[in-house]
Amino acid sequence: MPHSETVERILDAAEQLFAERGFAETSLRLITSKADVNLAAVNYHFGSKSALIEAVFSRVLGPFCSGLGRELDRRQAVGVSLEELLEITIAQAQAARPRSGMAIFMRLLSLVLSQGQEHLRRYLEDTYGKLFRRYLLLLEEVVPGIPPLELFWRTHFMLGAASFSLSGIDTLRAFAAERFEVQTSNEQALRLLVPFLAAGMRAGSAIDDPQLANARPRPRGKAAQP
Amino acid sequence: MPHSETVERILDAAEQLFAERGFAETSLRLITSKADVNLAAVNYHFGSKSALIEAVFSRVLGPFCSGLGRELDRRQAVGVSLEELLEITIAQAQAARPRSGMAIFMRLLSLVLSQGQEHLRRYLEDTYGKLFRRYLLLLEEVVPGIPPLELFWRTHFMLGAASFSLSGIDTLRAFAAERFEVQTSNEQALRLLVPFLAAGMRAGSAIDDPQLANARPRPRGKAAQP
DNA sequence: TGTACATCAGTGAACGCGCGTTCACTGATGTAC
DNA sequence: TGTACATCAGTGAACGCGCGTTCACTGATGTAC
Repeated sequence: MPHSETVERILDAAEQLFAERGFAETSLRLITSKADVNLAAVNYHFGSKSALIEAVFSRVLGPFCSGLGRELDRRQAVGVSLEELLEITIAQAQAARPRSGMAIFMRLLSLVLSQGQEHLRRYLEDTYGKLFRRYLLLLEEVVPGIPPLELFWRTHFMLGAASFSLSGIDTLRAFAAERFEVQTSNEQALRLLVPFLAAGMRAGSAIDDPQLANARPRPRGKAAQP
Repeated sequence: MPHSETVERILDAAEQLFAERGFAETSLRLITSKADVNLAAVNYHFGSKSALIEAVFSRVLGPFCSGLGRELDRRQAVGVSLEELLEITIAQAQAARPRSGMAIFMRLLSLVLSQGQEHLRRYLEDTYGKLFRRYLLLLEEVVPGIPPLELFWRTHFMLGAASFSLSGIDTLRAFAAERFEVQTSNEQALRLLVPFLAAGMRAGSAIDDPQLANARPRPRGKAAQP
């Protein structure tokens, strides 16, 4: 399917418009006119609007996840710090959309979580759930002394801080420029994010209930943890 | 306008449905049938769908902001710590929607940021911008030694962590329960959030560029800072 | 080399549907004289 | 006390519009004999 310029053009337009306006507010007519392509071409190539949405996500998340997986393989043998792990993740997110910066990437991610329909959530869980669980396990190694359940919650706090601020990064940069009369580059904003997240992840545990402190993830699949 | 049961029922239904599904995916037909009210009643009482959206936000944010402002007045004389400030904020958010918990409150907030139309953003900036700037100044007092510009960014990281995770708190609780076979209450999840945020806010500064480190907010209005 | 057919990307126009909004209307309650 | 009118919350049905999808069709390219 990627061997058609029309398909490529539809995906480019859809990706940008979805990120700007969300799914429901982006009509096929808007997409196809931006892509300069016939309205019926979307249903011809993808079958439906839902399928187009999934295709947009595969095209972005596929390279990101395989790149991230590769980096984790390389570094895991040597050992990583929390900061390195965060920087690897951010670098992969930037690499996934090298031209547009990561604002679009993050906007898409936060869309899934804020207005992702059931079909999309299931699709992403099926396709990328394994890597996410691997990432969680790695975080447990890299932030020792925090109960896994608390780390689970902190990972989501982290995801929230990142997706929220990076998805609106252009607005925030403009806002900061207006208020402080100084330009913050995207790279600088990202450099500000890392120590914030790392400090939050390493904060002293707030769990006092021993039942919660001792909760461990239940094993998945057939192979038990050695 | 609040002196009508119909108006109240429309606002209740709209608030819940907007939080669940977003603005675009919630039709007036859905709202009025949930509220058990005639379709035309929305336009009769509010004038348009946009105006209904604004009314939903005033009803939630009005009490929250006046409660928060009152608490800040009370404590500011005595002096607050960062943790107290965060806890006050969370408590007010909970108080704003005492029955439904703060999931709805946070879902609405994150909706503004992710799919808020221009009219809504302007309305909120006009109505609550002053309190937000006061809050920022208070944060600068309470987290000393961090450049204001960095604190500005960290405040948004914080807002992101909070709105993201609290708006999906029910999903996350279910997810955690499935993975760890242990229940986390809403209150416990909130207690986990505070040290994460506080540590992130206090993390050592990552700014090395002196121009950024020295950036100060430009004064607003007529009165100069003493 | 020529002809008949198949495949395939893409098209233009129309389909039915659900949407926000409008409008003429109802029926209850309040007010003026 | 009775009548005429005004106000107001609410209603039922219809409006036009933009939506995702469908369908019969075109024209270029490849394949079989």
